[in-house]
Amino acid sequence: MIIQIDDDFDLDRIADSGQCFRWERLDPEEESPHGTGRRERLDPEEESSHGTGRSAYRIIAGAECLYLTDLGGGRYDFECARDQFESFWKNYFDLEENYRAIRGRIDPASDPFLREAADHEKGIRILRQDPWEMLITFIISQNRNIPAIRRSVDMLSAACGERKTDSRGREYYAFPSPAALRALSEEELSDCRLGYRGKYVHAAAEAVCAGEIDLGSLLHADEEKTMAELTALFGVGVKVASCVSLFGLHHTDAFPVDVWMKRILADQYPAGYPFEKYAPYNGICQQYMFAWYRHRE
DNA sequence: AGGCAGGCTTTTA
DNA sequence: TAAAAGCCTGCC
Repeated sequence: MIIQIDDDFDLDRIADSGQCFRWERLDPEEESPHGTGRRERLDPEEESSHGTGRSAYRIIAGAECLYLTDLGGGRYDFECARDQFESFWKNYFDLEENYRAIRGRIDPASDPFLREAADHEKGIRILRQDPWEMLITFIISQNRNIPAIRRSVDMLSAACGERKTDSRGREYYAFPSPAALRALSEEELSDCRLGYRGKYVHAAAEAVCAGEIDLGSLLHADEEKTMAELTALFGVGVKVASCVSLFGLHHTDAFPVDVWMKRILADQYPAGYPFEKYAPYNGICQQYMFAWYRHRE
């Protein structure tokens, strides 16, 4: 079904933003999907941002799979039934939120770098992904690059996720449940190339199965409680916890700080970043700055 | 107490 | 060979 989206929505920028690891770019005859070729920038004066009308993705999220094609002009082909769009994908892509309005609040005088970043990276959205999937994914992400993360997530899913068939008849594996992951042996985890993170993944599955942490209850918890509960998990530090908060719990004020963000804050905000000004959307601002800084490198 | 060095698995460039 | 959207442990 064709959906018209007038707000910021750029599949390539979302895919490249480091929040989702089970998106597969479909049209390989186009420019290379990741990395090398920096894509052409859109006019910063343009009111909203969408893609070029030339990209398509196969997206696995939780137990679902979607083929999505950018037709250009803000038109998108969602290969699913309307009720599936309404009940799952509309929420997944956070289509009720107005990102253009959030961008519009950024003050060019006091925050020139953030303003520039948002102009160039508009089209990014914070996906509403499953908190459990994000917890495991970001535990796996530590000290690794994106291709390696994708590989491990896929191997884990194939090892103990439910096998399903997508709308084009191709098979895929749902992200595993806590019980399924907990049942994996140390050797099976190690086969997924988790390295020393294998014991963290196992501990997280144990904690969720035992009810030591209730991720659903954190959806509406304040940030202090959220971070305290998440960082209490073995192998979960401040960085991973803030990624789970932002990408899995949709706490849009969560602000992951990694080595790159440390450089940005030191370079652009030596006197401190103005968290009050853009609350509760600091996490969205972070995404613009992170993406733009890396694209300029 | 709180900060810091060193180690950890594996892949990627 | 170093670096990769880190975290844990032990030492001071």
